[in-house]
Amino acid sequence: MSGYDMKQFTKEVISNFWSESYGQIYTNLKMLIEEGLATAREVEEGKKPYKTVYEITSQGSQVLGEWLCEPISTQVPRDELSLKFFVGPLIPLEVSLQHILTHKEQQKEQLARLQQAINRMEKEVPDVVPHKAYWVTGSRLGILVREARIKWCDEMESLIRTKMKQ
Amino acid sequence: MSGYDMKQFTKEVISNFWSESYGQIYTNLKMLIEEGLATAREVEEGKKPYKTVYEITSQGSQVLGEWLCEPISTQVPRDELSLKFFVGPLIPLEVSLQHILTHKEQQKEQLARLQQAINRMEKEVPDVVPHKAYWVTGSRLGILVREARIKWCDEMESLIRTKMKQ
DNA sequence: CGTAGCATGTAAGTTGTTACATGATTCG
DNA sequence: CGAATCATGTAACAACTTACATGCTACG
Repeated sequence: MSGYDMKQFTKEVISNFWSESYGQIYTNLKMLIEEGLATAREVEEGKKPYKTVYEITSQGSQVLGEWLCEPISTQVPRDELSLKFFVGPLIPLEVSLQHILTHKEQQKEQLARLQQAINRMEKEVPDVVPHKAYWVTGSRLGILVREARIKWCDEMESLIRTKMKQ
Repeated sequence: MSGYDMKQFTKEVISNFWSESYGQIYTNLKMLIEEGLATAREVEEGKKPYKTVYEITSQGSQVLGEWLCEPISTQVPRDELSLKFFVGPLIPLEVSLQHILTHKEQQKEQLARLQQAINRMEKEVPDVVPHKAYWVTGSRLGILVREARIKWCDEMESLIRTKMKQ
């Protein structure tokens, strides 16, 4: 894959749970090569401009394998939506409602796109592909979490509407 | 509140959805004072060592109010667990299982602590406190999301156990 | 011929963590 | 008296984003 391809990949395939910027990708690729964990190769296809295709080395595979087996590092919790609602009464009710409705819309859109992606995958990827079950089940996490957030938005919405009537 | 108090606060009260390091807290407090959004006051209580108590200024309140009304900034998705499982077949099944079981345990612990915190809040905070409904409903997001993740772990667990038998 | 997409990269800036340094008090 | 907790702060580093710079090709 080229650096550009990697960016496309995060955008199209794993945007559900991951993202990277060009800055991050090209900088780290350079580091990986210095450390001997990857190699670069210039490729020309027909009239297209040249492309630098990166490949993992056997040493890189080993390091990757080790990392994959390491326990998952716990990420610092940082949910701006929750934070803003913790100080709820400081925000006008109409604004609170708008925040919730916007968030719900976003989650619904993401949910729909994810669902579509899974449908496409189930149709197009043959069952024999060993990754398939992981891809499908893995995507389920995104679905379940988004459903949970939508449910919360509904609860929050009725709380706010009740307050508005008072 | 003092800087130290703020750290304790994130740890004890809002750790469910937020966290800050001392580095961040003291550095930003300094900036807020330079910008006139907060003031510092040295306080001595009995024999205790001195404490610097910070207070928001009216200008600070205004800026805070504006920020609270701004739309929630979308955070970059970065879920290491999902990432590791996307490349599932590269990990030995026993290790995958261990990852899942560990994550499930962590989520269950967090869920239990959150539930306790809510129970305590419902008993101890009088209903007339305007923040109360927001605190309780706000905490629900943490509960729903953790429940979703636990459910996913169960699904993943049975997928892995099925594969192990093959 | 201009716009969108393909393709690579860097520099500056922001944000945040970790580790360290310091010193007082409280409690078993 | 030693460990935990209260309390403040900084320096080094790590991670990451954004904006910019460049130039090619495909297509309407």
